[in-house]
Amino acid sequence: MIQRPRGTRDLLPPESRLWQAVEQTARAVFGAFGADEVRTPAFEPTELFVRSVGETTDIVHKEMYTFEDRKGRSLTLRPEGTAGVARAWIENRLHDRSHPLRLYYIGPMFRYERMQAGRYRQFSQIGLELLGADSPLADAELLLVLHELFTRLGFDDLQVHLNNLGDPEDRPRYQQLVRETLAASREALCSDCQRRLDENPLRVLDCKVPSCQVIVADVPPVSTVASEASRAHVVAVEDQLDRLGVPFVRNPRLVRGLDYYLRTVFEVVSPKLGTNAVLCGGGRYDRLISDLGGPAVPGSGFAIGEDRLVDLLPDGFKVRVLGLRRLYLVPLGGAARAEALRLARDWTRAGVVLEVELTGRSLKAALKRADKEGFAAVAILGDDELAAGTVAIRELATSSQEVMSPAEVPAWWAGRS
RNA sequence: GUGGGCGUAGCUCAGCUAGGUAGAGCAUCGGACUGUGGCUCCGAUGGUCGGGGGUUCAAAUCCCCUCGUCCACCCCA
Repeated sequence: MIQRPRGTRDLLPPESRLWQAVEQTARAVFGAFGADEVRTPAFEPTELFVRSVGETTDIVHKEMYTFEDRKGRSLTLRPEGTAGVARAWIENRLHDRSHPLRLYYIGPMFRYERMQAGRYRQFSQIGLELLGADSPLADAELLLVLHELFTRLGFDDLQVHLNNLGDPEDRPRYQQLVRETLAASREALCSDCQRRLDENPLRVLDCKVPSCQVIVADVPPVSTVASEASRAHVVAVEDQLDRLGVPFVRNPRLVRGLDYYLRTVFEVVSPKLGTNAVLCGGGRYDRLISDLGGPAVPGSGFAIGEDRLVDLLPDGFKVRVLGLRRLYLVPLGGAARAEALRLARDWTRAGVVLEVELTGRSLKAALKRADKEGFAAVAILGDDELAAGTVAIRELATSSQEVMSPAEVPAWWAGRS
């Protein structure tokens, strides 16, 4: 038997309906705030990700799906969405359009990783990028849109973590500060953190080992060395969130895994998942497009992990999506079967959601199935009804049954919905 | 990349310790009730015991390899 590749999955009904509903909701919310969809390739030149995401990051280091095409060009399945959008901005000269531009994308990303709960090698992200605005209002708008989306999906227990990473010029100083602060207690850190201290000191800050967290508590927050401008920027974002009533918590130890972030960074985490609790990550990346050879365009954005989002969807939302009222049209006998699709066409045109029984089941078996599949009602079309030009409609929940003409069914259905 | 758990029917699992004819529940389909569901009873369908190799008269069971899956680490969505 041929099996799907490791780390991928098949989305089957009825769960696929949840994905559709989530995406529909995201499109509606994003669109209401002036965003339009952008679709970029699922693979790009490898160099794009090396230069944007950062050479020292784990993503580039060990998680990329990289291959050569027949002409020897190195291509990589996109591990995240922002780089492709930035590339498209430059290549299509979007700078020449009036901006800012709000672009969203929904699609698969790929990272070569060991499987774990809430983590897949092909996973879907819903991302929004706001390009061409350096105002704190832009960051606040993104957080607001996120909050609106999550609220509409029924989440009420998510936490937004916010931090200021400072400007790129501040980073060497801060790394130095971290090293100096922790030099004395180096031996007490976990082995990973000792390595991180050399390679990427910022990462020590969000280590999950309890003993490390105690030690790291002594490290001053980034804001102590962050530029005055970056501090003012993030404070302005926070003020705006307060004004909007969008809750958040300052997390001075929040570090993101991509090199291009500066100033505002944030994560949305769920208290329900232990390890892979991050549902969404984002931040500001004012240097990304110029670093890739484009004009100096400020940008800010986020990406939601759709797989995790769907996994954690509140029951209320699920019930609403999966509880669709459907009618089961059951023809009995050859003459009735010949009529079934014609009725189905007329009724669906009038707004009925139905399913035609095609297998020739007995009425008993059909009712049994209707009960199991959660149909709201069954339309019975047998010889008696056919002769009388009627159809019998049976409601499953109440066991009440009435006979009516086929033309009356849509109105009856609408009245019961 | 590192460390551990688990692979037997569509699903959840028993059987493995002491090798000897592959089982149960649920699900599916049908019947009892020949055009009226949920409960009950009866029956049927369904398995290369993840795959390969080895030991043995004989392997789901013991040994080796491999693949898959789950959990944790790393890191991230």
